[in-house]
Amino acid sequence: MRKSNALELAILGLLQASPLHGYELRKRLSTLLGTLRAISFGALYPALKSLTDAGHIEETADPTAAGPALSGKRARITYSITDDGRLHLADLLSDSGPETWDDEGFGVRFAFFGATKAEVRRRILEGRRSRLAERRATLRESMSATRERLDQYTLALQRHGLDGVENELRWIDDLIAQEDLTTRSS
Amino acid sequence: MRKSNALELAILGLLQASPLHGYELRKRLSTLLGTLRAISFGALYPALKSLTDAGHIEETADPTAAGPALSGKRARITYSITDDGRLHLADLLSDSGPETWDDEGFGVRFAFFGATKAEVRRRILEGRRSRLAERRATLRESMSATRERLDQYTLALQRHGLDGVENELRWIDDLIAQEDLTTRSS
DNA sequence: TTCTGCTATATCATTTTGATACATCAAGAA
DNA sequence: TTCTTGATGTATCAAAATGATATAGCAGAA
Repeated sequence: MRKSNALELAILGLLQASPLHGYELRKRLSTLLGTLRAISFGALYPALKSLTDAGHIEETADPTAAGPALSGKRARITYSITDDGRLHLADLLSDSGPETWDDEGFGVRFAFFGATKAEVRRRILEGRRSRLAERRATLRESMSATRERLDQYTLALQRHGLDGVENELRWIDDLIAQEDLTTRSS
Repeated sequence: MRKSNALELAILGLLQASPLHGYELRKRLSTLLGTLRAISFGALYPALKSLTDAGHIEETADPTAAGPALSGKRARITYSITDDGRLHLADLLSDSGPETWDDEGFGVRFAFFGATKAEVRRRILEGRRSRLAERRATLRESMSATRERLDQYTLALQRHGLDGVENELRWIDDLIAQEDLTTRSS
């Protein structure tokens, strides 16, 4: 399948902490990833539906609806993770393939590092590092190759892009160093 | 129309420098923006088609095909900007609305600052700055609001996101300062 | 009171992606 | 020599995501 399981993972990971309804889920999704833009409802609801069909999550009654009369108001649909979903989540969290390193998947994957085994965390961080190092090399090469025919603004843009990559590389290196310390001391 | 004119601008901007065929256009597009991922052919070719239909660009004979016999080989299609396209490009480059500040459009817009009037550059940079400042505020707020119930990794992720935004803000501030110097000295 | 904006679910046309197909060519391995 | 790999090059398509919009209750402000 071509479908990215990043969203799937994010939903299962959030629901594992507590049941949520779609709107709240989207808000959490947005803040969870920091800078990444909010996911659209047109992506969220189909994802929820497919997860429900697969049996990983289930719709439950709205807990806040217990008290008031709820006169005509459209009921909130609260989603909970199922046992099957928990198993699937564990599967996703034990994965450390290339799809966990790239831009698309790394953020979400990292957000749930707290529920990820140390060795898996390690492999993912290493993968991310090599991916970034690769990109840095490409960027440097393309910059020195085209330096002459580029104006100052294009150059500044590429320089800024390179800075961003180098910055993330330092971040990853710090994280790896910290992982080393934690692993050794435990 | 909902269609983003960022790609349109990028194509016209590149073709304004020299005629190119699709494949080469895509490569330039990728390096031009630094870190942003390459655009897909499924987006590029329809865009070229729509620009051709609109009369902004035109297909010309492949200049490299002049010499060899070109036996059966699929001909490269070289695109050139038309006079009409140059007018349209000038229009796009004089624009400084919100669509030029956001993540989607800013990179491409900045890449062609060399062909943009100083006052327009200024407005775009200011817009970008306020957009980033806004995001920084949102991020800070959401971080302090959820600090308690977040584990170290989620926190680290958000912190990293905030760092990225702050970094870009400094970059923009530097650029604005430089614009001030250039404008005054000229 | 009306208006704005937030909560909340849902759908849809349009766009974009990622994959794939097809074809040529150069370089290097077998 | 032949064979395979990888780059160049145009093109299309199913699946997925976006951004807009519809619907509707509610709260607070003007």
